[in-house]
Amino acid sequence: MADINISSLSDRAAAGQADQGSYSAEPIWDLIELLFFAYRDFVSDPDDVLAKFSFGRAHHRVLHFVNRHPGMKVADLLEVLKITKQSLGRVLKQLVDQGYVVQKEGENDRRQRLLYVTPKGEALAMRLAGLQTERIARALGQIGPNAHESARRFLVAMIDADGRDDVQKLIARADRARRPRS
Amino acid sequence: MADINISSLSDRAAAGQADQGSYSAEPIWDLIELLFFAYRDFVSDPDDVLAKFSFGRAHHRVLHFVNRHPGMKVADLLEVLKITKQSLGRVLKQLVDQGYVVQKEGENDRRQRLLYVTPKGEALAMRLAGLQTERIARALGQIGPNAHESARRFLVAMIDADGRDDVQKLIARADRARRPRS
DNA sequence: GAAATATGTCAACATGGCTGACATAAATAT
DNA sequence: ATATTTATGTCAGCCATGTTGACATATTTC
Repeated sequence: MADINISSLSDRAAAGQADQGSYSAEPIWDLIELLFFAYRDFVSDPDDVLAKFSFGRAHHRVLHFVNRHPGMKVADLLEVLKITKQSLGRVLKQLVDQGYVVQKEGENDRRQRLLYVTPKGEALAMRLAGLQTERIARALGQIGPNAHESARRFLVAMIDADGRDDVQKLIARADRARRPRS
Repeated sequence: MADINISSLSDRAAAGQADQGSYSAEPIWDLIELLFFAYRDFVSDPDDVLAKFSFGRAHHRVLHFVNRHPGMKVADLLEVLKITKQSLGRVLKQLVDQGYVVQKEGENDRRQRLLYVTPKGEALAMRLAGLQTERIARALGQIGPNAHESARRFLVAMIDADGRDDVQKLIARADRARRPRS
């Protein structure tokens, strides 16, 4: 970042906000770039930990959703991640072989391999979620009182209209799936 | 998404919000997952267009920042993208060879290769930014009046504290760099 | 003139996407 | 009861994009 002069950001941001509703001639540069930078940093904390386990982001995603969704079907995971079964197979196999995830035969349908985290898997998943939670909590803490709710609404609205309901159901369902206590 | 029952999301979200400030025992699941889904969809529109040009996300990022930052140094781009010069070199070469980006010798320092988009490059960059802007504008439109500002503040706060100022300066500077008119 | 800097390039490797083809077991339909 | 569909797994290979390490060249700075 070389010869960069400071200038007031807020007035430009305000102008951008005014733009946005009326005519969309000008791209919403600030949010486009902030999404890039925010997401980059958001995934960087887990990445560092995962590297010590010789795991990557792909493992993280699988571990995360299996942890959140005990008993998830392989097919569900494929749909959530929107990747092919071959791509999933590669990382899932490693997670199973190394004892982070187990697969159990479905009771109703014995073709299914329902996915569960082991205690070891849960520990790692929770550690990674903890890192991301720290970042989010720090961010929310720097903003007003209903920061969580407004961030949530923005992110939900950014999701494809088709998938939006499914995602919200997924989140709601997972909240009940974990936490049988309390 | 198979056998998923609906349940009220809002009460869980509210509970999550209450958690967050006081004790951070429980991960902020909803925002963790929403960031994943929102970002996934956010980059998917450009991806589709880029595929027609045989370009990928890496090209998009380079094109985006060069478009936003006419005259950017290669070193600056490396710092922004946080990738190695070899990775950058590969995609940059393609963009230059195919006439989307040009490199000009620095006037003060003739070792530098300052980066500029061609008209062709600008057209593509703006088209991609337009897609992302549509999504953002749609999202902001579904929320309250100061949605833009609160989204901006959330995303800024999510960035690493060290890089935060640089990012904001980068955005502010770019806003002035493009738009010499008006 | 020597050293540092900005950039480029070659080679090799890792990760995690992808397609296509094929295999197996279990459920479902005819 | 057999045929088909479904859920999952697996082999083989390709592609995009990240990495490291080594080295080359031009230019600026000390």
